[in-house]
Amino acid sequence: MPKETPASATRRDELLEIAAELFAEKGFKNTTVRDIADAAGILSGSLYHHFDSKESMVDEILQTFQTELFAAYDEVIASDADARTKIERAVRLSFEAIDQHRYEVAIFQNEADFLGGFERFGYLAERNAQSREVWMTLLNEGVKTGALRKDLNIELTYRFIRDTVWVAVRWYRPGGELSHTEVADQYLTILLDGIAHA
Amino acid sequence: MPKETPASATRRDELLEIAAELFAEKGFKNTTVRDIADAAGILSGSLYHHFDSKESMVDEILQTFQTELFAAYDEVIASDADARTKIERAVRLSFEAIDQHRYEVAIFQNEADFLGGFERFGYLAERNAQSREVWMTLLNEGVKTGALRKDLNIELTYRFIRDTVWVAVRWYRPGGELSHTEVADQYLTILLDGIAHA
DNA sequence: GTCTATATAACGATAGAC
DNA sequence: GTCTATCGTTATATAGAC
Repeated sequence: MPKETPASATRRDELLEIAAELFAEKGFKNTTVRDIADAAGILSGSLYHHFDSKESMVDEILQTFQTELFAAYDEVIASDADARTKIERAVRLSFEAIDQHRYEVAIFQNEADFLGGFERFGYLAERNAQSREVWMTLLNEGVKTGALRKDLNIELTYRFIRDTVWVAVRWYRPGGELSHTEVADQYLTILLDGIAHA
Repeated sequence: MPKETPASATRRDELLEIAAELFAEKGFKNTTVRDIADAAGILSGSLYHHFDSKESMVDEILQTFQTELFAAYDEVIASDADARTKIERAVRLSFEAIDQHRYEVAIFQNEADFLGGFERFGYLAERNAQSREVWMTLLNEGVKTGALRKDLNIELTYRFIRDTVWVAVRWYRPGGELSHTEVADQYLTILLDGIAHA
């Protein structure tokens, strides 16, 4: 039995989705509780029937998203595919997340540095370290098995990939010219083979 | 003769540098005028002897930086080097800017989307379009002359490069393990030749 | 679950003394 | 160029009626 009745859970989710869109587009600090309430068609005070604070809203948004995302990563690294395939899957997974959870990704990208400074959001740094572990393992395995070049600076390559895939949330729009799959194809081509003429 | 005496210009610059660091590290909205004044060792009201508003501070920071940056870009594209060399120089220029003006770069990266929505900061969008023109020209020339692969999606490649070079401001620190020149070397290697084993 | 009404704090900014 | 003192506004959040 869920903690909340389906009706209230639905309303909560609606409000969280509205808040997420505003946080993603205007920033957490630039979004007032009045903005959220206005967009939801209620008054600001009414929000506090559902949530403790504005902070707890962004907290719930980020936690829900990250739990889902890292479960997906775990599946990829647990598979018995070769290193290059795993890298490709992990990259595609990120673009899929941008497609399906762009508000959450944008909030994480834009606010993690600032929010991470507070105790309450300490899990953001932990998730960050966890993500680094996943990628460093994949890249080291790739170099060892010969799938990747031996002269790579792995640490830098990790940052390059991490930054490259997530920053796409700034311009990618679902329903646009390119699907998230096509964007992932193009990115993987550049990442793996470069832009220079062979 | 300069508009301001050397002494006041120096104090202005000091205050702007202090503000820039705070804006870059905590965000514009998260930084209060009291934060800036505290860091400068004065009271918040005293800031208004030097500046009209908090907004005008970030305005001056961004404008000064962008004027300098685009002058440097102009030099690169005006040179008679080949496409690949120009691309390499433009990339190196960006990492140099991150090294020497990281606060300004960070502010632009983090706040441009939000600030750009206000009339006063309309020049941010113009500069963005200007930057796009520079890169699209370079990339198209690169494909035409055979320096770059013909199957590249130029628009996507432009975004890839733009995002990749600037996002490094999130982790690069002057005086760290790698110099900005070395980071640029590594990035160019990945960008041009990819990470896959040849 | 939402509204009315309001408490409380923080913020940007101003006026005038020094 | 900075300080004292404070104004006016906006923000988050609360209490109780409906």
